[in-house]
Amino acid sequence: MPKITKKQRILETALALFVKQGFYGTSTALIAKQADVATGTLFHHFQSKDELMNQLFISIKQDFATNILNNKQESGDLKQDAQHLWNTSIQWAMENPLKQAFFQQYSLSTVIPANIKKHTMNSTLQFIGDFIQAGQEMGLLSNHPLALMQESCHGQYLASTRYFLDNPEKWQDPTYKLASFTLFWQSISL
Amino acid sequence: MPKITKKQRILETALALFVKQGFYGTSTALIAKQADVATGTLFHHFQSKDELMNQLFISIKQDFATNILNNKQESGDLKQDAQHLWNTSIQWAMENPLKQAFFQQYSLSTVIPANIKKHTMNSTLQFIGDFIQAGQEMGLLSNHPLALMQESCHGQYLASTRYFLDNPEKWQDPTYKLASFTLFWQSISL
DNA sequence: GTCTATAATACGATAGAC
DNA sequence: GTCTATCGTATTATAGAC
Repeated sequence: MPKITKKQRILETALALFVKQGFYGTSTALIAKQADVATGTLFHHFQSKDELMNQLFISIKQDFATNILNNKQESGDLKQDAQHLWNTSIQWAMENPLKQAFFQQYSLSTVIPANIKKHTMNSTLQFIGDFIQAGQEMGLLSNHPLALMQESCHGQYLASTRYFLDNPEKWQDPTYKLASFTLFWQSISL
Repeated sequence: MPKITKKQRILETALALFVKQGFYGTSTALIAKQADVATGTLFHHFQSKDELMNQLFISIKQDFATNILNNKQESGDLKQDAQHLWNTSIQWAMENPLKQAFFQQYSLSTVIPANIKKHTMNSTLQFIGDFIQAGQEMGLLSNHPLALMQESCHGQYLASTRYFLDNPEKWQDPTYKLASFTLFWQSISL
């Protein structure tokens, strides 16, 4: 039975407030109040407000990565695997709208220290990169420069989740679901 | 002969600092100091720090739109027109790296009021939308839902500019230049 | 671990002279 | 329009009891 600690409550509350009001628009006092803890408690668990932000960022990225790994399927058919990966990734975003919104908002901002951004971003991009390289070696994907293709794929994922989070009912519509994958797949396939 | 007013200096300084340190990480005192004006002068030209931010956001978006309009070419060949548009758009970003970085950072953040974001975003998306619709009617572009295609195209533009701004020398390489367009064009073309 | 103060300070914005 | 000086406030973080 999972016990919800005060530390977890602080993290969840901070997530919601940072997404809604921004990092600097959210005081530590408000986070503490909304999480029903004292400010002293907040600073007991996190050395500083920045530290809280960083832990949040890292934990969300890990959550996403774990989810992808747990749902991995390898059929041998590259396109089918890509489609499964694409749907799994967007599905996670739909089930974790706050986390996805948080990432959209802060992965490019100056609030997160550059070294942390770089580290988490690299793990995502490497994952995409491995997939693309495999496809290129099979002769199924375009031979554009890898780094450019990685950025493009990631950008398309971000764009699709932006759209579906703004229009959640469309994610239930097979036409839209397939269209989002097709836009992605056509761009990289030969 | 263009006279550089103090107001302009404040805007330019604020742009550089907001990109480098973020909005809340940049005090009005620092903007004033770096622009060689007094804080009183800053608040004479801008009602508040927020107002300064908003004017900056709007003026940058207008600058981009004007540039696109001034470089418009219609050859009758849709793909060729698309390529010209694509190159012109990225070229602007390469010539205005601070403005492009500013837009990447703040168009999704909570710092800019939602109504301003919506207004400027709509003008961009409508522009893309008109183009896609024309192509669909000609039977040259995929018939995916328009809103999804708009978001996808915009996302690919943002991804490409992120890549080329991080690797400016690659924009001079015809292979990379063409690859970025091809990734975009293949995703939407039939 | 958790709480209630409160210290220390940085910041946006104004007043008023020139 | 521009400046200097300053006010009021909001905010992070700490101290110390429980």
